[in-house]
Amino acid sequence: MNIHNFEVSILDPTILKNFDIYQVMTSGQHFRHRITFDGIVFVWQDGIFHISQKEREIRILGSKAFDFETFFDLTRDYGAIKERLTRKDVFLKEAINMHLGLRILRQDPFEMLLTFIISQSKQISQIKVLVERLSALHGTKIGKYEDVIYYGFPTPEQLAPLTEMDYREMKLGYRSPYIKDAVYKVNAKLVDLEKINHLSYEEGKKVLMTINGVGEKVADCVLLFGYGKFESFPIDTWVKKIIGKLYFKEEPSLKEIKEFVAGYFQEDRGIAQQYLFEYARRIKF
DNA sequence: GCCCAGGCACTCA
DNA sequence: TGAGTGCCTGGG
Repeated sequence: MNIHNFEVSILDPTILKNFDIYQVMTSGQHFRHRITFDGIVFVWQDGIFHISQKEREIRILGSKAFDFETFFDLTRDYGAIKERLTRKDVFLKEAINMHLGLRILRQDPFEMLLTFIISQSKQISQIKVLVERLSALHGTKIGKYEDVIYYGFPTPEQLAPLTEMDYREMKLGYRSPYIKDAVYKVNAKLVDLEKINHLSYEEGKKVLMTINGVGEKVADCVLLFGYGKFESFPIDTWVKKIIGKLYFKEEPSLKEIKEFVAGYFQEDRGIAQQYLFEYARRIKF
């Protein structure tokens, strides 16, 4: 596979200051990448991309044109966001200082939907295996690079014929009927993924939650990582634990957490969640 | 062998 | 409206 059809170097110091490719890709928002000796290889649409970072340069090579500015959310001012959040309290300041290069990726909504349905009660390493298997079996083969074959994530059309048993054979367990329902509703346009772009956060969430197996957490992840809706604040066990520890005396309910973060983090809550999530994982509450 | 993981749906009060 | 429990599977 020729990955020199697309080449770009990012040299802008303000972007470099707020961008660490390893922090971005390994923070539980991206599950289909391979870390090599000099960078990270991943699939975007039907292309293969190799990204490497040095102190004063980020270099991206790829097999096709790549809207990297959207994918890496480069037009958003992370410096300003970090400054606002750093002023809130010392915990957040510490969490941010440990992850100065963290960003929210903008990925494909359908891939995010299935990935986060699969993610429930699974560790990241297991999620990766399952998503990779699904892609290898039902996605389009893109090509070979450095002796590894890469596949695109399957489209709704490619998954349309699959039955619940097919998913169970892929070891997706009790999530199998959920995935089947998601694929069906997307194909039937009962859930119009394109349209959610133009809906508000609340409306989009309502639509996504009509899918079996999609609750608040999964819907929030899809809205954050697939649509860039920063009002979403996915509350998983890690975030629940650390918010309770840092900001409450007793273990708070989900409702209490939601009310608290809306008032406290305001428009920055999507990325605040990401800093706290990484912080919680790092210091192992 | 047992427990539980980056949830959700269903039941029951 | 909230608490309790089963669900697949694999790893510690």
